[in-house]
Amino acid sequence: MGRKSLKDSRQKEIIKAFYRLAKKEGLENASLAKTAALININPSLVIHYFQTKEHLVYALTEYILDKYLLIYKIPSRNKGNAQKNLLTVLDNIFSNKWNTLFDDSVSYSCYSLTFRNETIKEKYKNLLDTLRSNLRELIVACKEEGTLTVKDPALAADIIFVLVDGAYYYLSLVTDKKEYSKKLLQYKKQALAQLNLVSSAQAKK
Amino acid sequence: MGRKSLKDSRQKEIIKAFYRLAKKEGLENASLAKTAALININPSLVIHYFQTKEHLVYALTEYILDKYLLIYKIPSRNKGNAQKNLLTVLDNIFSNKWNTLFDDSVSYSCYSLTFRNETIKEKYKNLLDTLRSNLRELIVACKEEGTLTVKDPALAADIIFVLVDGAYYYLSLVTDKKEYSKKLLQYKKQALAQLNLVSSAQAKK
DNA sequence: AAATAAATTGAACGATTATTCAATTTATTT
DNA sequence: AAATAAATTGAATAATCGTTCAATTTATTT
Repeated sequence: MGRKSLKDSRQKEIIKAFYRLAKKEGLENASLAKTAALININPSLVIHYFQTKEHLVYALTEYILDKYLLIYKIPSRNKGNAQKNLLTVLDNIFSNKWNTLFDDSVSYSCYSLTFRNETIKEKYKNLLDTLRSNLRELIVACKEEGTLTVKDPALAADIIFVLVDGAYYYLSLVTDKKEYSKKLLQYKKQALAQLNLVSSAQAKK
Repeated sequence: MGRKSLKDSRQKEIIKAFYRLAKKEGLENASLAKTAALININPSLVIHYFQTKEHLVYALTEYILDKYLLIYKIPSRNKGNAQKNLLTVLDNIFSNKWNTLFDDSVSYSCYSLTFRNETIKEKYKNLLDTLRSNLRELIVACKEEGTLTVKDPALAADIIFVLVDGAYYYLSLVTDKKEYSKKLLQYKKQALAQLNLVSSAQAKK
């Protein structure tokens, strides 16, 4: 008896507010009081649901990292053979649509916490490994399908994400839209080269 | 007349203390008071030399970024032809000796500030472009020397630093020393491939 | 020794921080 | 309607924050 729990929905609401705040003012300036004010609740309520700020930061990290996995979500109507799926994922990764995911100040702030916080470090390591593992499996599927020749799929997947992370590290500093697009295309081409593929623009020639 | 200025030396002393503190406790927990305590001076003195905390953070950013340029410092006794110099620089970049530069929590924290601070953003953009430009010149020198065949030196330099940044982004999360070394070597090999070179381990076969 | 200017201190400021605890409100059950 | 349990509030806590300003100490010049 008693009231039914609002825990899950309230927690998510708080995490989202915390994220919005961190994105706007920086994680280092995102406080519990400001977060509460943003959704018109009492600061005590935040503590009620997360006990400490540390736990809220953990939840924020998970919230952010989960979003990265969306690059593997392919609408069922777009699903084709393995190679098409792989190319769709690469399009996701190197599209302007997704850059808002990668060039995210909050993510870099959370990442910087990994150097002093083992829990967050593990979360990041897990995500990065999962991203690589998923891509590797896509590559393997292509090999089995016979539409791709890659010697070492795990290595190729690893290198591609190294390129992705390094690419957005630089691109986040590029303000000129034309330069941004040009560079993004160059980096994508490099990623495709890892799979012995050429970009569609290149293929047309 | 009056006392001679201690400005330069004192400022550097404060910046170093601020850096040490930020490295130990995180930039978000590095305060002026703690910095002052670390070198036994009054917090007011920090303000005296930097006016605001913001200016101290700017100075910290410059302090950090300047260190990255050290990868181009080649002891004169080690200087050889252009190709040897290039290889020395690449050894610098991909050596365990230098990883302490790249996997640096403070640097990622400062980097995350670029999303909301134009001044810091420019500093980072300038450094990243300088790093690329310096490498490009080294490559060009090799071309002129005839010891290297690279179609687009600027592109190659860009891709190499994309690899470097992405590499250390992942490597910073790797605790296992053997895996760290193995991955580092793989990434270096990729960088060398951009220059149509093979790693020495590869070449021996 | 007097003058000068920079270095340095120390006290105080208001603001904000994360967290506590008890009290109260609200929704759901018996 | 009474019982129950979770949701929510509000006040208070001690600590720390960046910054200010006036007073003092220290070193160098005339």
